[in-house]
Order: sequence, then structure tokens, then C-alpha cells
Amino acid sequence: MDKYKSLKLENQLCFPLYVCSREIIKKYKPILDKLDLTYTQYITMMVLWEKSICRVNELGKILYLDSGTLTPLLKKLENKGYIERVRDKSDERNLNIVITDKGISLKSKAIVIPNEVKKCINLGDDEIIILYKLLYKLINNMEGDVNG
Amino acid sequence: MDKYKSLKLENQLCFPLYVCSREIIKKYKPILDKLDLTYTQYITMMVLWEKSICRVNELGKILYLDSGTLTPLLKKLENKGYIERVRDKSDERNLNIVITDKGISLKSKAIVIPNEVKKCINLGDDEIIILYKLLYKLINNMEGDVNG
DNA sequence: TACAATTTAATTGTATAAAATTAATTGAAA
DNA sequence: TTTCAATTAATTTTATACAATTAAATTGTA
Repeated sequence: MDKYKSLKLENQLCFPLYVCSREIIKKYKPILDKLDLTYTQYITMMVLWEKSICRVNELGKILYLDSGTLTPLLKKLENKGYIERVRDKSDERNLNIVITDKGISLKSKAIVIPNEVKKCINLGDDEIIILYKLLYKLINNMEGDVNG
Repeated sequence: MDKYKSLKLENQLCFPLYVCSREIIKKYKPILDKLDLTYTQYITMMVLWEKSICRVNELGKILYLDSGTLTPLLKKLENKGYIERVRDKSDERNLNIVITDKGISLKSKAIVIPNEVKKCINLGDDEIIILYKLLYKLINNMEGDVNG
């Protein structure tokens, strides 16, 4: 009986989460390259395809990212012409991120991506649903956690 | 009926994977700080607690990381005194990573970590098993994928 | 009105990640 | 034995992540 069993890599839950996350993002890369987007830039655009305007603050809450990540990323998206960064007149602290026409037109090019990725995932719809629900349950559990 | 439904953030599987991975690693941070380890350094030590000696190549395969990540990380672990980097005499291309006594002694300090993290996760054992199996299934599916 | 407290994005510093390239070494084939 | 393809770690470049700090703007309050 190994008293250190719990320290074996094969007994971790976080490790396969970490690997899965990175490996699936690698699958996105060749597809996203065509749109000149990285994965983080892609999910940022995803928010803006739904909302058109969003403050940095809101983006951070939705994507679980802070300004240290978002500020340089948003400047890159602005350089590519997909968004504009506009200070809020009524409260200069707030930076509004506004999608441009070029940013909107990306959406129709991106429409094929989810299916491409689903092919790589190669799980049944029932498995995807179970996995999806457990992941969000875990996210919610960690948010409500007093320990962190 | 929204033809762009598949592009909504809420319909992605990768996004919660990505968030879960980062959020759970954040939970590790205050615990790992006490051992002067980052998460990636921790899982590297986990391999060495089991194997004692390992080539960079092997580490990369086990952890799904390449030398661009591992080389600087291993130099940091060497600076902390947890490992030694020793060229293989019989094949100078290979770099053997050898755990030191100080590295071994970390193991008994780390023994409390898995339980601490499990408290944050707050899932039932059955749910953890289901999640674990689906994650490894997904990893295997992506490895065998001809598309990438 | 002042002015402390709060909010917000930006900045700084450290540590990954991954793709692409380089350099050293090895081993097999000619 | 020489050449050349393969192997391996290291390096370079670009892009996150995140903690901690800073600075500007706003708000609440005396």
C-alpha cells in the first residue's frame, strides 16, 4: 500500500484538465490561423459577436481573464482592425470595446470552426453533454469556494 | 432560429475546459507557494517522485510539453536545488533529470496537497471518476486524430 | 467643497506554452 | 570511413496568464 498514491500523476484530476485544454487549443490553431486569430482572441471575438459592445471589465468576468491579459490582447485585435477601443464619455475609467465591420464579417468565416473541432473531439453527443455539465459544475463550485 | 448558435460561447466545450484548467491551477497557487513550486513545476516533480531519473524527452511525452517549456523550467528547478541536469555519457544529446535529496524531501511536504485541492473541487467521487474518464478519452481521441 | 475610498484599465515582472529554427550528436548507409 | 538523415535539447519569437502595483477617474461623505 503506497502512502503517496494520491501524489501520482495518474491520480490527478487537474492534470488531464490541463492537458485537454492545451491539446484542444492546439487543434484550433491551424483553423484559427486562417482568421488571423489566436484561441484567446477567438473567444474574445465570440463575446463581441453576441454583444457588439462590451467593457473590458465585463469581458474579464465572462472570460475569466484580467486586464493584464486583456489589455495587450485587445490592442492586438484593434491593430488587426477587428475592434475599436473607445473610452466611455460618461465614465472615463471604462474602456468600451466595439466590434468593427471587419470584426463582424469574421463571424461568417468562423461558422465552420465548431464543426471542425467537433471532429477532433470525437465524443458522442451524450458524452459531450455530461462533460460540459461537469465542467460548469466544477467552475461554479470553485467560484463559491470560501478557500479561494 | 439562430444560424450562428454554434459560435456562442455558451455552446463551446473547449471554453469550460480552458476555464476549469486555469481556475483549478489558481487554487493550487497558495498551496504550492509554500513549496516554492509553480503548477507546471509541481507536475514535473510528480513524475520525478515516481521515476527518480527521467530524460527531458520522456518528461515531455508524459506531461505533453516540449523543450521550449521544459528547458527553462528545469533550469529553475535546478536553481532551487530540487533536481540536477546531467548529460548522458553514452549519448550526449540526452539530458538526464535526476531528483536530489532536497527534491525527494519535498514529497512528504506535498502529501497534503491533493486533499486540499479536492476540497475546492467539491465534486462527488462518482462525478470525479466520470470526469476523469471522459478527459482521458478526449486526450486519446485527439492523439489518434489524423487531422492533427 | 475637500478628500478618502473605490473602481477601473494599464503596467510590471515572472512563468508558462507552442511553433520554428539551430546546433550538437549519433547511427546507418554508401 | 565518410556522408547524411534522424534525434534531441536549446534557443528564439510571439502570445498568453496572473499577481501586484500604479494611476486616473469617480463616488460617497463629512
